[in-house]
Amino acid sequence: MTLSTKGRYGLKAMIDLADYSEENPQSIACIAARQSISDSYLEQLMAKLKKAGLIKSIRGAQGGYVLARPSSEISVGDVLRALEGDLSPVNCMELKGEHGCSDKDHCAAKTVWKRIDESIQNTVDSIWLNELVEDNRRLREEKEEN
Amino acid sequence: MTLSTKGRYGLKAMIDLADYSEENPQSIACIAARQSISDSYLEQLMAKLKKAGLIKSIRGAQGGYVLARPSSEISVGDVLRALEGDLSPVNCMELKGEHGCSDKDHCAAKTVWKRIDESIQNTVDSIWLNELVEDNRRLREEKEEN
DNA sequence: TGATATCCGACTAATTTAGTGGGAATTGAG
DNA sequence: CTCAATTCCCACTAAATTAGTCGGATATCA
Repeated sequence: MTLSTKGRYGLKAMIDLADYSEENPQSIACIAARQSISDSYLEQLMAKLKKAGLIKSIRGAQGGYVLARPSSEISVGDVLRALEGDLSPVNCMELKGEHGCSDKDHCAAKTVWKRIDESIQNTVDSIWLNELVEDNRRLREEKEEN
Repeated sequence: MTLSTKGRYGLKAMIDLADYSEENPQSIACIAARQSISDSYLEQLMAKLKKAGLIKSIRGAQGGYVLARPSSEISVGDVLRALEGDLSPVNCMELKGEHGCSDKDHCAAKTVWKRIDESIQNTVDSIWLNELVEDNRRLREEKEEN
């Protein structure tokens, strides 16, 4: 029931990107260094985020990545689903649809999975990257004051 | 981010036990057969549930398991935490406490993990076994009518 | 033309998951 | 008393997933 490093690193990377890419595209090397992630692993995550249409790449020297849309229009749910697949607590078959769902599986437990699923989706879909960037900047300022 | 079979099978087993153990203790063999789970695997799960104080065992012939307290006092959260460990989306160190938490980890992502965690805990702690047993009985009746 | 980048795909080690199996200890029923 | 039913305990294993690594092709700016 824990998020893998894909989701954990990937969200950090997206917050970082949202924070720094307004002026210049940010390279994997920069993001990885700031967030203490391995370059080559982050590369894989960026590929997924790109495939999901959340970021755009600029190839060649001085290239890098930028957000595909404003940070206020990218939710944590968008990011995590791009990296982790759907965030359901049980596999799709068991959760939705009547196929793959034997009579025995049609038990009360299913309503539990649905309610957990809903609460996760509601949470991640209500947090937007721009809010997190603001938090991040505030945290940085507090730290510099000390 | 998916629950393992421990949680899935284990919750089913607990609902089954709550449903059938009022009169007689239920053996692993019976529960496993009704819920289509492997006997020996279920045995492991029952050991965890017992260790967590949710069920009591009665050894010997005609023995089996019963709930340790009324089904209205056992939440889904109790069951899932007994089987899966804590249900947090990230490991403890990253979530709570300042130890194991480097400056870099003290980023905005952490508030996301906290909010997901809270919403999961709230959900599982608000569903009680007796409600699920009622659902189950209703489902059984509907099926028998057809 | 060369340095800086993304892009692509295959490979690997470690960990976790999902079980299996054997046998000891306990206890109710006949 | 004995036997069958049952929990209890522990070690083992196969498969899947996770968390990366690596090598090289391709694109582009200066």
